[in-house]
Amino acid sequence: MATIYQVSDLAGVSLATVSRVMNNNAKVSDKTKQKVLDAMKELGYRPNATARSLASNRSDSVGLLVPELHGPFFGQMMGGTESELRDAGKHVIITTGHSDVDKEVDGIEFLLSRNCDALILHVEAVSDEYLIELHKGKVPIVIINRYIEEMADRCITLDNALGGYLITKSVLEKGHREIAYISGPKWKDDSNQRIKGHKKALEEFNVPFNEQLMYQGDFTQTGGCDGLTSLLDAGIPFTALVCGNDEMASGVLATARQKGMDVPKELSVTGFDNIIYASLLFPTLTTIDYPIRQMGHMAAKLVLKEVYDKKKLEIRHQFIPKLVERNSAIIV
Amino acid sequence: MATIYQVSDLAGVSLATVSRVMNNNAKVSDKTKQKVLDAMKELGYRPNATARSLASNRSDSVGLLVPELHGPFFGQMMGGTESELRDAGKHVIITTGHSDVDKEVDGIEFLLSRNCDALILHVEAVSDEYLIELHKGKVPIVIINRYIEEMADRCITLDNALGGYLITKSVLEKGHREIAYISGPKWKDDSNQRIKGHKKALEEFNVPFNEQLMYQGDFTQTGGCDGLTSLLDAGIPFTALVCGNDEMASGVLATARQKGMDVPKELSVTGFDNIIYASLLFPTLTTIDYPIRQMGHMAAKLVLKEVYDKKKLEIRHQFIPKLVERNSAIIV
DNA sequence: TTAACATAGTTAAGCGTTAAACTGATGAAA
DNA sequence: TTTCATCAGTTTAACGCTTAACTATGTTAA
Repeated sequence: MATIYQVSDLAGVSLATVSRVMNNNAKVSDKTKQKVLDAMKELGYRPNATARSLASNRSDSVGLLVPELHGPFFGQMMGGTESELRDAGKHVIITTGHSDVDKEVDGIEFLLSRNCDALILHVEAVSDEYLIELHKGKVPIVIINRYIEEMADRCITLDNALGGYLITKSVLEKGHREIAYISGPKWKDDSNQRIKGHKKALEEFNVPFNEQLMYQGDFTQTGGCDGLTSLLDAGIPFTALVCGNDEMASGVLATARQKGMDVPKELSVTGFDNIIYASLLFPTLTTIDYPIRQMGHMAAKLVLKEVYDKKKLEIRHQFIPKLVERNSAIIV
Repeated sequence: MATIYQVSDLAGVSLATVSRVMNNNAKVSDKTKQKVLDAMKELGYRPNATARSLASNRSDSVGLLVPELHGPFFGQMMGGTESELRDAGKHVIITTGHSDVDKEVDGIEFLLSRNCDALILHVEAVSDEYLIELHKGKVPIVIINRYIEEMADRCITLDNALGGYLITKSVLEKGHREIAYISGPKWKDDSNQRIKGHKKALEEFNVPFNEQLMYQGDFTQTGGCDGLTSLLDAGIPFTALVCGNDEMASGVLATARQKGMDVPKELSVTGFDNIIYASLLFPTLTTIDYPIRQMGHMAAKLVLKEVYDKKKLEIRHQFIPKLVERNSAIIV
């Protein structure tokens, strides 16, 4: 691989001049610049990002940590972030945390050790304190999908409580009163916020919350399957089943079909997230739209603004969920 | 951030000794080693990967290029590759190509400029020649989902032709003779291989191939919607519709439902890939299983074997597709 | 006693850039 | 004509680490 040294040699100028042409951060005459560019082309020169980063302490790349690489949700988020940053000539380094403290910390350290200019984190296991501490360091942090008071200006969140409220309210408005709920893991904040919204809606309609109609799932399809089975086995009747996310709802739909239950006639089912295939399920899923792709975009914009001086970008910190009515929930 | 220098200072040894403790690649007495480790801990030392990589010309990270970050297919592939490499203490740097020559080249150059120890590529737009040329360079390349004779030992592929054959054969065996086909883009190799298999099956059953029952889609849901509409408009009757992939098939199912067609009674539909939600569609989709996650794993293993000297790993270059019969295709 | 040889550690030269400090030439103002 | 900026380039010291070459200090065996 050609180095800047060979380029400078061929062009008959000094190292520094080549560096200046590359970064165009100082005056270089057009004639000299052309000589350098020609030499670069001739040698097929490609700057060594590692050396650059070491010398300049920038890397033109942003670290992105997500729980998982697969799944409809994070794919959208990564896609949004990546496209925004790429348009700005920045690159993204993606790694995973698997919702595990050690792995999340490990991932963050990896990104830091790679000299990322900023970090965009979707972390679930690590503590608020850890993040606040991290935030005090010199690499800017953006948190997605989690709200931390002390660094509110670096958080991009969805109003999960509102979403939880809206979906349950829509079910209540259809006349349901016996409403079961399959939640996400209790230790996840978004999961709890959704439950909070759910309870608020119940309260508003004077429906007492029944702990026995609540099943704690894990946000996966299987969790939905198990949840439905468990709730049915408990023997307490319900006409609607609100799920903490779409993946669990899809599990519920599949299991219900297996058990010969007719959704929505015998049981109304709802989801949360509006993942890409929510409209392809049968019946099509009534859910809450989670604009995760836009949030991914916004996280990137926040980085562009804070780190790369794109001052005019407008940042929106909280996103609003919207009800999407389809066919899986009907009037009782 | 603490540097190796400060660690050596605190431990009262030289730079080199610290470096040796980190990499344990030379004899250091236990006593000295402990002093160094203590000093590291005290300073919260974290090695600077950039400097390391510049000095050693290794990076302990593998570049991964995929067309898109979202979508059920690539998510699985990335997940497989990442988990395998991570278990081996290696990291993955992911970037995208968007099936566009310039972007793919740009992505590859980015990965090269980051000093990746190897590249795993799922590229579609770049030419074979380009890849062969790349392969001659000093960074090892693994190609996933594309077969190139000249670098066959670096390709991990699925027998797409066999898959195409199997799915069409299964439809033929159900008695269908008027079979429409929605293909992927003509310029994608896997797309063509699937068509090839399709034709072979037709031939075997003495069913003439009818160009008018062929629609070229783009592997997206929308492509499936448009395809069905277009084929119906053409007015040539067909009892089965074979789709080049599951996403298009899901579009077909949705459109068919909209048009009031009963799948599978009026029309049998099949997909290809067996994406995560194929079993959640209604009707559940008969398709070809594409073990993309395992292939992602295998690509990682190939890298581990070739680059990181894990000699005993067994590599499998070609994967075999399997028919998955569900409810979207029935006897005519 | 000494040569031969490990062993444990140090020194210093890179790796490919950036960027601060410097040089020399040109030209305009005093 | 001198002075002082300005401009276009150069020199050189980092950046934080690895590693080849070297030194010092035993240890062993003849």
